[in-house]
Amino acid sequence: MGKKVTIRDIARMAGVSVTTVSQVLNGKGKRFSKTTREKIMKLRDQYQYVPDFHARSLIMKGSINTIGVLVPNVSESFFGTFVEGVQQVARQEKLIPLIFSANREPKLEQEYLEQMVERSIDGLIIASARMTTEMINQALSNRDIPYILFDRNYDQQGARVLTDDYHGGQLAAQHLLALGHTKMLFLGVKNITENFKQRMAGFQETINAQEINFDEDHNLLKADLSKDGGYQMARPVIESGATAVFTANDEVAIGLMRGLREQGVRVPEDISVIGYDDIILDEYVYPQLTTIHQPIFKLGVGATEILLNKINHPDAEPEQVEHFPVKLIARQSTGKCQQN
Amino acid sequence: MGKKVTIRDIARMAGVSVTTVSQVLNGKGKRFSKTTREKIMKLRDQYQYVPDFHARSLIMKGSINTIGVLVPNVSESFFGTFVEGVQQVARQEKLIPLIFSANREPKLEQEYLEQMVERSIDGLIIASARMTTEMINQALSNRDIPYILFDRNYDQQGARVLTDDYHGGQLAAQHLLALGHTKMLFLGVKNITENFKQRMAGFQETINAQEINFDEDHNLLKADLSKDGGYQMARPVIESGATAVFTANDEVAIGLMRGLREQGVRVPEDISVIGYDDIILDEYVYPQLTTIHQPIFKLGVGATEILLNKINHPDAEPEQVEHFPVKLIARQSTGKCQQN
DNA sequence: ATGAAAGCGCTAACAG
DNA sequence: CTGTTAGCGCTTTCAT
Repeated sequence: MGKKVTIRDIARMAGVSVTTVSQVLNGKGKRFSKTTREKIMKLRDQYQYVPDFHARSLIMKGSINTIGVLVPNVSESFFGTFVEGVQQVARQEKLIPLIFSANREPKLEQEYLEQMVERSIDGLIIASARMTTEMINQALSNRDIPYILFDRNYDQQGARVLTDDYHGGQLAAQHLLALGHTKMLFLGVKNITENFKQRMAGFQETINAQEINFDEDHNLLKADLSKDGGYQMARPVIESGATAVFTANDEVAIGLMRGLREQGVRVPEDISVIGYDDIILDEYVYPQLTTIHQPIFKLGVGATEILLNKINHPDAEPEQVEHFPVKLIARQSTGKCQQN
Repeated sequence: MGKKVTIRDIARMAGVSVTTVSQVLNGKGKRFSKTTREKIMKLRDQYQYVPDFHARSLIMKGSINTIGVLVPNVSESFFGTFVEGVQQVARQEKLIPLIFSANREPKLEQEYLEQMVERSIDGLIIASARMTTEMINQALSNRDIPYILFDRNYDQQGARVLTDDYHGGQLAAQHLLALGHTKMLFLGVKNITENFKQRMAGFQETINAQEINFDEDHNLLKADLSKDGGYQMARPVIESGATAVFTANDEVAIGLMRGLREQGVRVPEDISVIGYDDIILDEYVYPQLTTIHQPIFKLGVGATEILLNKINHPDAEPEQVEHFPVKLIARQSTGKCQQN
């Protein structure tokens, strides 16, 4: 209980110098007598000495590893799972992951980023669709802190993990097409970012290739990127007369399904719904959600591995990009088109 | 791009001393000439100088505020929402919350706790049912870092936020009783902790008071505290012949409902299900989940406020405990007992 | 086998 | 108005 015990206290009590204590405690004390070593160890245990992290990192720079993880919202299943992937690698590699959940607020994101810079973080995983590379570099004060991007714009530079969103969109379209749907909707998001654009492009082009009309004026609706966002769009979706809808992500899909149910619209009998991501929840909602699977956990693992690589080989090849596969998971929220 | 710019660099370039720069940059530079001030500011912007956090906190001790938040699992909606509550206060108060998600692994919890100590964190919010006060004090090296407990054992010491779990159990029982149920089950957890014990006690005693038998041998089943845990218990629940089940929390309830559905058992017609917590998901599952509401977000807010209080008045009254109300939210997963 | 001294980047008396 | 000095807690040459 009480004030902090410093290395100096230990040294004084042991009747040796701080150097000795430091060396012994860091396992570099082979050259000291056994007696001294044991005395120091005992004192440490007795007073529960813990080295001060700040003092330490002030000197040792990069040798202590902390990585920052900036996500829009930890409480979304998608990012929660992603973070778990990060943690797994972090743990193996003895890295401490600092998690910051910025609630999709650009100002907060900025603040947190700056915080991390001040804390001389060793690397950064940024999952934010909002920030541009410029904003990031700005917040990073143009320091060369390695970072990797996730779930965001393609056209940006920087190492990153990617999944083939375009292909995901294709898969969704093919699935719906195979079920006989012709009136399809893409329930996108208001602040569209490249990943969603790609999903829609894949979806749209696949459909158009079948001589079925799909254009942004009639077949695109926009929701907030959340369960509630999807929920709010139930009525517009119904009014559109579509028999199938492909949503920006699973959260939106789940919200939409709730809205449809409350409006007396059956899924998939009246309207088929297909989501994106394959979050855990998908199997627990009713009907179980058909979706495009992304290996979320692995994305977290992959992102961390690439980051580590960048940290350890700062001068390595230009940009590293890892691609992860997506696939269709057909469940019960999609079915044959009943209409016509 | 590149190496770190220190206060010394700025001083040299401005042709002044480090003191001057430090003072000016910290807004304590009223006494310096406007010219000097502007020169320094300009240099700072130009070289994007950011003070080193470690060097800073080495000197300034407590005046920079960082709080640690240890939760079992950020990706569970419950803790996600809780953390959001913490963040809200943190932001107002200019605190940086460091979030650690320990995955319910005691060893990891321990590790993270130690990490926080090293980082001379100013305070701690611990949501872990597993750790005892002793373990915590141990990990904290008996330092007097203020911490507050959440979602855990009652009999422990320490400031904390509490909700009336016993009353929650009572409410659940009353609700089910009013619906005419007589064969009720409590779907508890394997590693039972005080909060769950209380919920069950309130439930059990309310039922027993009605001359209805409820005892641990026949009316208690144990699941893992997760969706999957509830899911796994569907068959045992069915085989028990109960017409209503009260689950340890909503995650378990949602898993159970999925399991029941897959077994062809209807909720609430065949079996009523009532959960605990009132997580966001409850309104999105089908049927919508009846539950005991806890003000999760407010719990996060409250926990942080108490912690802050403790940090700022270390010598204040012994222990501060804040109680938050619980209430029944009747939705569609519970209904009149059809059997009899 | 051990310690003195320097210094990481910064702030804060205390002198001018 | 500005600079000197000391020192936070620690690691690390380099002597002894």
